[in-house]
Amino acid sequence: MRMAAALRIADAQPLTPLTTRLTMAGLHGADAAAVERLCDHLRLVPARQSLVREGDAGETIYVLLEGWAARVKHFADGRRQCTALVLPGDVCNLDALHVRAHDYGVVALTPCKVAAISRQQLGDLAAGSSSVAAALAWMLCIDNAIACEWIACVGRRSSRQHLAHLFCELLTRLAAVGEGDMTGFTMPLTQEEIADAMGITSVHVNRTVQGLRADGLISLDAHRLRVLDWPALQRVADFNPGYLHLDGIRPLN
Amino acid sequence: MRMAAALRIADAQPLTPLTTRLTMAGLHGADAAAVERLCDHLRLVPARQSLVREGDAGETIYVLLEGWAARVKHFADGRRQCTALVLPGDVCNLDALHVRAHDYGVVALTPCKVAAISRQQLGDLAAGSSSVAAALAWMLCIDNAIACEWIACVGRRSSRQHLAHLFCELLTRLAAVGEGDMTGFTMPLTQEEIADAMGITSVHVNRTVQGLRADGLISLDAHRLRVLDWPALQRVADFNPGYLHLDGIRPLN
DNA sequence: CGGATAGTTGACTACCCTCAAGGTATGTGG
DNA sequence: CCACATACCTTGAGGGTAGTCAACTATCCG
Repeated sequence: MRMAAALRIADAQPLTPLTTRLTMAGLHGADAAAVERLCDHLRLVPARQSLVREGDAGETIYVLLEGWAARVKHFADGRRQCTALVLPGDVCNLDALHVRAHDYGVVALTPCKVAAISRQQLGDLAAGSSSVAAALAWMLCIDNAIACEWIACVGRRSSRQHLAHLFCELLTRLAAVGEGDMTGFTMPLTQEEIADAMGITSVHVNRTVQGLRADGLISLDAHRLRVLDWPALQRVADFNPGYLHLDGIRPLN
Repeated sequence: MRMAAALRIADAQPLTPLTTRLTMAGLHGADAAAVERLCDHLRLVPARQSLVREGDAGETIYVLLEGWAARVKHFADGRRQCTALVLPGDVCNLDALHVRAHDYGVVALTPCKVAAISRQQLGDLAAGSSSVAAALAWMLCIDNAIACEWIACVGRRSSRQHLAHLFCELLTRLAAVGEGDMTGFTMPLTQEEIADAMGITSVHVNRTVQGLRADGLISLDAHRLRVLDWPALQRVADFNPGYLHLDGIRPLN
């Protein structure tokens, strides 16, 4: 397993997905620049490596710039549940600012490029700028909204509806940060990882994928998900993108 | 159905559950007093009345002082999923500060006493005081942590484990704000409401309750839940209270 | 006392799990 | 280039948890 590598900012691609999210969060000019300036310490994280361990009280906050990660909870019997998928532009562990110990782990699902931000520095920035504080709170709200939608998915949707909903969510979130378009996206997750996210078994994920395939809604091959009938997929999933709050932060007045 | 009534602050009980939460959130003295001063407009809300409707973009933020409420999502086919139980001291719709439209509704499950706060005033207060902003962000983190634990409950725990976990969570949260002790609490939820929270049917809740009863873990009668064997209940539930972050907000330095 | 709401029980069904085996793709070393 | 290992996907058979439908009971309140 390769070790995580530190990079200088000069090696970095532009922070585009992060910039997109900051703009949605209402940050422009000096405030946005101040946040991006904190992202000068980049790390490459190999797949399967964990960024945050359950019970940790880290001094570092990670912003995902490239790749996919997941927030995961482990059980005594070895099973696990993914509680969130972290996509480019998302913050992996924003609650480290306010909470003494994480109740989840964060694992890289693919090789990832992350910006490692000092908790202290980000906290100071938020304390000094109410727009930055509001932007971070907005991101917390979205994490929470997605988590609540997932509760509804696991609780009340059939596996078919749930899987369709997951694909709809991923397509929409990825398109919002410029990764993939409405025809599909690169799908790095194994069926086992999808199963961890959906709270079902990988065997059942497989059968469910095949159901969607058979009905001509999607194709899924070679880590590429193609949406063949977007309206029908949304209909099956009962997908309403409102909870993603893509309309950006609500201004105070 | 009785109409909601406005009360003067003079009619109010002390804001004890809210004060407890504010203290945990690191607010003392002037900051805490400033928040409590915003809570001068009280409303009595009858059971079943909704405080917030899905899709609303309210100008009011409600702090629950007495009674129980729930955040709820509705489906096209009429079923519903409760995504959070709101207990005394909790804020019903804190994300109204940052988000243009709620993706959930809030319903009073019992007669409730709430403080109705102007979004503008709370936002101004948070913009002017970084401790207030941090306290609100801390509350968002806890909402999120609970939601993620619920995902794990619905996704990976059996109904028996899940129900035990729900009882453990409620006991712990209520005890933290001075409602009930470790022997039990007043349980106003119907089995149908428990079912909406757990993502199962009320028939199955009934059978599951009886399972826990038969094993001598709990008794549940006349809206009183008694925990007969707290260690065993925690063991069944695989309950670890860490996610509730009862150790309070993490200081910045 | 009567009506409504909530809780209980039974019979049957269906979705998803478990266990197991086989298939396919990719990478590695001889 | 082939043998082999590994990881992932696919398929089948059988079982268990939870859903559905329906009836009945208990409790609360006017």
